[in-house]
Amino acid sequence: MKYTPFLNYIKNFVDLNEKEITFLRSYTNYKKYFKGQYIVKQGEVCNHTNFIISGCTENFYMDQKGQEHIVTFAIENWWSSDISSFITQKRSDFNVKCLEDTEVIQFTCQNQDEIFKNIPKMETLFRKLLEKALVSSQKRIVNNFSLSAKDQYIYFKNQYPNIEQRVPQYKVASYLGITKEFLSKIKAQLVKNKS
Amino acid sequence: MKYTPFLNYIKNFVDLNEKEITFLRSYTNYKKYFKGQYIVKQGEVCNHTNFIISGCTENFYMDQKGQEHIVTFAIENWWSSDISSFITQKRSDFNVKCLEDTEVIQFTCQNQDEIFKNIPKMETLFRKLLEKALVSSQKRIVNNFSLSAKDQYIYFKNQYPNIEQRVPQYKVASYLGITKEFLSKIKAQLVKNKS
DNA sequence: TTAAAAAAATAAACTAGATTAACAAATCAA
DNA sequence: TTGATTTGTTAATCTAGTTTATTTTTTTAA
Repeated sequence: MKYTPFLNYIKNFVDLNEKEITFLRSYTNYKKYFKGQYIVKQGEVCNHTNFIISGCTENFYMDQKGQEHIVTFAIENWWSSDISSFITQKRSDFNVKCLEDTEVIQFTCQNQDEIFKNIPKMETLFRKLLEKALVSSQKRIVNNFSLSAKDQYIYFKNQYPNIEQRVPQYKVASYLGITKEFLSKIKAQLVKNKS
Repeated sequence: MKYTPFLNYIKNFVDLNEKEITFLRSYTNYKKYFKGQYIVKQGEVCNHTNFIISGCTENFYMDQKGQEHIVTFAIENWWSSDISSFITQKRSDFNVKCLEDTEVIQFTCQNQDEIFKNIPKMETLFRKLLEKALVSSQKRIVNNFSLSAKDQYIYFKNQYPNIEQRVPQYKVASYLGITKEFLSKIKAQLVKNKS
């Protein structure tokens, strides 16, 4: 069933009994988006936290000059939302867009609170997820400061080996904060040095 | 008493009864560090989360070339630790050092878990703090990508108006990921354009 | 199966910010 | 109250990464 990958994922962190699982299912819902569809649009409030069952999303924003900057990618077993908009319930600064057909389990804001109230283990799970997310976000800042673009690209490839094949190269460049032209140059360099 | 600022801070988020406060106090402890002292050292395990009652700390790391990069500053009513080392209990990649005499309330790893078990409201508080921290970390990544060094400096001044006066300028430059010379240039420019 | 659109590569000119070096001010320790 | 250390400035030169422009390759849709 649709929920299976999600329940398996949760099992990695906490054990839920039948009653809790039933509760969790009744307070979340399954949804399918198609390639190109927006889960969240810049300027609108982000109403859901999404757990990705299958597919791939990008989280990006458009700056004043009309340039897109990709903040994160997300694939199966990851979470995807604009957490800032979700927690404050204010307009989002980001877009979340599907790069493939994408199936998700959605938590609304109110339901998430209900879930936490009724299944404290779920709040523990979310706390731990947030800790991890914060660590990797800080790691990214650190890399940004201390690695050259080339080394950041290499780090990205090691860290997220599955993503590069699934998204166009210019989006990887955007994620790295460099131009597609420069990434192209870096790749040419890497190929040359290998042979 | 020493704990007052900490209890006041908590009151902004959740209400604790007398029993809970007593519990919280018995599972945390007060400590004073002096200017220049390290709270955490790169290579050692970070055993505490620290709530700052007074003072100022920097969280930085040394890269392969021996260069220091400041990741965050923290002052009164902020938290300071190497969260990555704290949650994994592995060697820290960062140093936390006092830029002023600094008083903190400390949570050890085990005690934090005990506190969460006995006062679920405290876990909610930490979840919310982590959400906020993640948002501001992501915001920093975004700024890094879309703002010039000058605009990042202006953003920093607005966001953290109290910090610039308390730390040397070259540390602000390090936080911004630019050289002290370039920050000096930026400041000269800003002064000129104002007049 | 083909034409149109999207993605990637290449290269020359350019710029934000780094590096180096020398000097000036401010702070601190005795 | 002075000299030593820490912090900040200025300026010339240099470089990693951008911009702009053109061409090639790949993907997509009908």
